[in-house]
Amino acid sequence: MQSKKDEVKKDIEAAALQTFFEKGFVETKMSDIADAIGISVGNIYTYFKNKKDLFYSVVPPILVDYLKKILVETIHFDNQHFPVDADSEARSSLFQAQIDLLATYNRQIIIIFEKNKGTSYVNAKNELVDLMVETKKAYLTPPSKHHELNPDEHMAMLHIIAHHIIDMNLDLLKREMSADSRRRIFQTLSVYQLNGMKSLYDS
Amino acid sequence: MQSKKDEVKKDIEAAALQTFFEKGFVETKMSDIADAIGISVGNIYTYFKNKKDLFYSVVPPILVDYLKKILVETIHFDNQHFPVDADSEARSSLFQAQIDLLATYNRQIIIIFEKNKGTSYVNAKNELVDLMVETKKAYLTPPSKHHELNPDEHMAMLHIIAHHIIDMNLDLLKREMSADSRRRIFQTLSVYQLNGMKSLYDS
Amino acid sequence: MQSKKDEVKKDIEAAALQTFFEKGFVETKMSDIADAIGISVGNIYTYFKNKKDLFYSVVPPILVDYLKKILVETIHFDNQHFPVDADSEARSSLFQAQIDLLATYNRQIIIIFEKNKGTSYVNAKNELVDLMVETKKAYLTPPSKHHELNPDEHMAMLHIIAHHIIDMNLDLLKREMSADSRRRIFQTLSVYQLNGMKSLYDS
Amino acid sequence: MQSKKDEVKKDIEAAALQTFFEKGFVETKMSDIADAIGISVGNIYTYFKNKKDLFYSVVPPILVDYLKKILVETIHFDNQHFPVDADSEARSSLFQAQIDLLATYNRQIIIIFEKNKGTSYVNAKNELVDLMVETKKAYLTPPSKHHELNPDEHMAMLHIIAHHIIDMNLDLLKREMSADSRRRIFQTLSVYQLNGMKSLYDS
DNA sequence: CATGAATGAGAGTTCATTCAT
DNA sequence: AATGAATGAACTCTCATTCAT
Repeated sequence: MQSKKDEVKKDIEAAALQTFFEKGFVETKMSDIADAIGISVGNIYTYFKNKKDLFYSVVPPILVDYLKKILVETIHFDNQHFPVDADSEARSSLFQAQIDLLATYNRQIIIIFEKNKGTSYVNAKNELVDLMVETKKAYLTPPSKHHELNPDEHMAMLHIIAHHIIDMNLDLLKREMSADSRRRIFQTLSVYQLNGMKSLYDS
Repeated sequence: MQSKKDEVKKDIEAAALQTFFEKGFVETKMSDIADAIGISVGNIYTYFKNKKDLFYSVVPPILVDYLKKILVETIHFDNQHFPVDADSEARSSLFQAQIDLLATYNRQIIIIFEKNKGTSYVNAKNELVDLMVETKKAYLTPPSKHHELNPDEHMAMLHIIAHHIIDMNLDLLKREMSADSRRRIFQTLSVYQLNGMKSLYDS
Repeated sequence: MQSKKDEVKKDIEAAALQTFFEKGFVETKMSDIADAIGISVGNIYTYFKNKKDLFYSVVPPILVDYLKKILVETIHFDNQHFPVDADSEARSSLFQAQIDLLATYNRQIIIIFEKNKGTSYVNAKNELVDLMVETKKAYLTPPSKHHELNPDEHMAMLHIIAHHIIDMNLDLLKREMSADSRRRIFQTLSVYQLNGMKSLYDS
Repeated sequence: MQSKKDEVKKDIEAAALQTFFEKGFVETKMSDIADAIGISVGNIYTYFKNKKDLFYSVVPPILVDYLKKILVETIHFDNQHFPVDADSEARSSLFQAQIDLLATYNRQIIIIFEKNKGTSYVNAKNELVDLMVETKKAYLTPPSKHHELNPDEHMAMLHIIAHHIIDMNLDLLKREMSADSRRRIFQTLSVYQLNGMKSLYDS
């Protein structure tokens, strides 16, 4: 029965995704997954070579590359359409597509960036932050004098802001809501972020 | 020698704090702590009933209450001294004291909010966020019409921003730097946050 | 179709024989056998009760009895046609028949004597050696004095040589070669063995 | 208590050596070793990193190098003191030292050559045979014509004989006996082997 | 008080065997 | 008769906790 077999595999993947999302890789026991769908632990090994195989089947590395790609795209877009207008039609339709796609893989993305202990994704968030700072830096004038940050402090601040722009969007992905709601909140948060930045770099 | 005994206990607590900070509760092995100060694993049990007892001695629940208290204070202060001026002397001296105190307990705070797997603090960050939103809400006018967020979406957005303000400050605590640097960056981030908020709620 | 059914059984037996020969009993997995002939693992259990049942169907205990019988025959022959002449026509034609027969069951024989872990044949080689020594002893004069072996040592030596004669022939069976080659090498090894023995027992 | 600790480690090593000797690496369960000396399985891991670490502590790779070295020495000696006299004083005293040393490590040697499944020693015997044939070949005239072996058959025969000269000596090591007995039997077996060879290569 | 060897529960994984289809 | 998914026991290894010394 092919359909039956495929169904169990899908069940395992679904339970694994959910459990990895809730507990992370290390804290997830094979028995957690098996119990969730009422099969024996051993039977998981009928479908997946081992725990890592199951994990990477459910949270594939290619997602990281994709996320990096759209992050860079977004930064370039925002800076090439200066002055920033978070409500513009073009920006809106570009990001609508992206946020929808991210929402599809929201649990995988959370796993990659926040539940990554014991996996190859441990440094994924830092790498994304570094890439973000690197990409953004080209567009930044030095911060206004009156904040009196030295270069090291300036870099640290940029990393913190980058980190948390990413985290805000991760947080948005984490929450259950309609695609429309997510898009609207995403737009609003963009306004928050862009105006926060503007206040630091405008004279 | 009571002093000798106390010293060993202090050593254990210091090593435990550092290791819980680096690895979190679950990933920290009793042998990691013992090795760090050159005593036997068993001897830890002379001073602490078990791993959890040691953990809560070093990261006491009362810290959470204290953190909640100063958060609420800060919000009230900011809103009672409207219009917001992040650079005001009064604000500055209030927060200077607070950020210094937070810095003293930075590792405990990180543990409570970010390395809390397996402990009773798993929900600490969410509780803090809820409190922050609850406190702030009283001061907020509905967001400008053109963002078109319904009440649920508005609440979600507030939670995300609250989350993100907390995370930014945690991130600042996490980094090694001088007290002065930390204060300056803290000020700058406040400007970012306050102007971000202003752009959402000012007409 | 009885013939169809029998054919599958024969296929299983053939694959099992080959795999037991290559890996031994313990290391052979039921799936190795099933995969080799493209049937399901479960189907093996249609024809055989379990792994041991399959094993003993393919490597039957009666073979051991047969091997013991021809060993004894050979020894008697050699000693009744004294002085030994390894090249004699009579010896040659007797052993030609035997070596050919052994070659037919070469894999079973190797399994019985060398891949017997986990089976009832663990002691088969020792039993054969004992029988060989027992049979041969009747024909032996005490070894020449100048070797100065006491009776226990003499017995140990006989066991070792018996072991070794058996092993040499097993080794010959193990190697892929033509029946003619095998016969010629068998003859040559006989010369080696008989002259080795003669040098110990001739004055 | 250092002495107590060392004793347990020695007990584990002794039990491991004996069990590896009896069952081989793969078939030996950690619980076999633990049960043999009445400790828990987990406690073995106090002294050894894992099963392989324990194995190679007890059967070190350096033994193989040593065995190869003395094999080559022996062959060269025998052939440089032609015509062979197995009873010569020089040969006797040379080999007396060697066989005594081999006897000390008899179980390790058996493990290396006969109980090596799952270890890095799987090919040890074949390598030793190859080395032996290679070393010996230089001293050999072609076998007498009347045996009518072609070169391939000749090589196969040499390998078989080499294999079983090694096996004879392994067999001798396997048996419990006094050092004197072992030496005497070793001498006698040498006579057997050397005269067997002589009968093949002398005209 | 201090030690660290010892324990035992539980993790991931393998595989002979069963059984619903 | 044939399938192969499913099971469960057994394996290696880890680590919080205990306890004799």
